[in-house]
Amino acid sequence: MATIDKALDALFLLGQAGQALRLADIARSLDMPRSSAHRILAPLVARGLLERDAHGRYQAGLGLMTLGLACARREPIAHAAQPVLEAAAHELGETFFLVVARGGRLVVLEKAEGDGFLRAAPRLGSSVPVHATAVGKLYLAHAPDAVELEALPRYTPATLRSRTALAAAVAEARSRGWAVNDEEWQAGLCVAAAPVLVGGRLEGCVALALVAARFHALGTAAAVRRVRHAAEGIALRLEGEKS
Amino acid sequence: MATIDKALDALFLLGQAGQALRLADIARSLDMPRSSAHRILAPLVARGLLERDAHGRYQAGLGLMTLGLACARREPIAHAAQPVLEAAAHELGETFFLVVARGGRLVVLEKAEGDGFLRAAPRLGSSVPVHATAVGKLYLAHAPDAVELEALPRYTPATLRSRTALAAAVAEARSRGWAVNDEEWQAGLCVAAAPVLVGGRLEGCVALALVAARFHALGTAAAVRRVRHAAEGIALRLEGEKS
DNA sequence: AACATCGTTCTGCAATACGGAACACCCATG
DNA sequence: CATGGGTGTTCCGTATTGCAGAACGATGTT
Repeated sequence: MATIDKALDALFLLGQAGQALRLADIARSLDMPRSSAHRILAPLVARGLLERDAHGRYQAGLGLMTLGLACARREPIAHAAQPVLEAAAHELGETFFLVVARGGRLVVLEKAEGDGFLRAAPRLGSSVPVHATAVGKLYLAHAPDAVELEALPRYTPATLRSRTALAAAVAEARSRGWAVNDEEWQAGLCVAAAPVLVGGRLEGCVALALVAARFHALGTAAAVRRVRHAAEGIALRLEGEKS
Repeated sequence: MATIDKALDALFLLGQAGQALRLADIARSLDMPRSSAHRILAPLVARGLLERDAHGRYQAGLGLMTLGLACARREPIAHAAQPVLEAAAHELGETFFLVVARGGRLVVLEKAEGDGFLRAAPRLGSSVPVHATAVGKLYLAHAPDAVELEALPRYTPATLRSRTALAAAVAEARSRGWAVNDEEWQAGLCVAAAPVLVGGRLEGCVALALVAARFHALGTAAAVRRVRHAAEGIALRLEGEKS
């Protein structure tokens, strides 16, 4: 089914380009003649997944957006989490978000941003590394098969780079029921995370992201209390929906 | 390019299904043998646009979500609007959102929800009617070619149903620089909207949605002042980015 | 003005998508 | 327990269809 793959190549190329591309550029990127690219792009434009601007260049269309959001709607945990995250973010004025494992990667599924001038603003649908985040440690502790852990690249001086150090942090996260990330991924960014457990299964994690200074001012205990409260609230709502 | 069309049929079917579907059901819906459906779905699953649950059923995957949100990222106006909407929503405690015209339809591109128990919660990527919304009137006033106006279905007793009444409302919106929707689309829902004008071009509209009672308690003047302020803030940020 | 590059259309050839048939499997019902 | 209808999956011969090169007009650059 090479034809569909070519079409998806084009979709991903334009989705990740972030700007409008010309036909010739697309053809070069996909390593095919212009005529083939033209033929492949036509049905994608006809269905609204791609659009053409005034210069005839191609870009992602909002058919893609509609499809993508239809997908998010279907996740019950996103539904359950949204008001909980919103309430928590409004109360503290900082950013809370929900991360789940899908396809071996950790994906930001829902978020509620705080109102500070300096605040974390993760992109919905973006993915975060496993070994350098609080959520990653929780997943390694509760559902290691759900995530793929390959190399351990160094993001900051605080990044855990050895399997043994990581295993210790994971064991600690498991026994405590929460995890933190103290500038291990991005300098200046601290995160506290708690698992959303439903019937013993890890359905996702709630994370609270703050600038390092505010995290230390707030204190680990207070941050952990808030993410655990939010995570438990989401778990309760999920259990309620099931019945 | 029938093959790509078949694949897109499957994508839209599963995107709009709202639940996981079995292979045989998909094959029936698309009117093709099971073997063909199986062959077409395989590359979509391999790329993460679709996923299979524990029972082997197909559902929308988060590759779709990633693609869709990558589309939203490409829109500079969504980027510019997000913090402005958030600030406005936080200040008033009501829902602000940004609507733009794409492909002849009015689409909700970004939003910031209020914290009231009863609040408007439009879905991102969903579209709203032209003739029965405040945003629609503004588009008819400033960029009538960007939207398609066909029939004028009646949604509520207040819906404008004649072209002349609509033309009068549009003229009023143009001269005033703002528009309202007083339960014309959904009973109990009032909206005030203001245009985001950059260099004289209409780039989108900011809308403030409230329950009717709160809208009248707040007053039209106050609501208009807030949406105009937000719209001007977004326009300023857009002009700043261009330089 | 000459040139290069672009987007688009056309066409013969070859690749490949098509759908029926066959298979193992699951769960209902008899 | 046996039977039956249903499922998801794989295989394969056929002919439909996608492929790439050439040619065209349009656009904008040196």
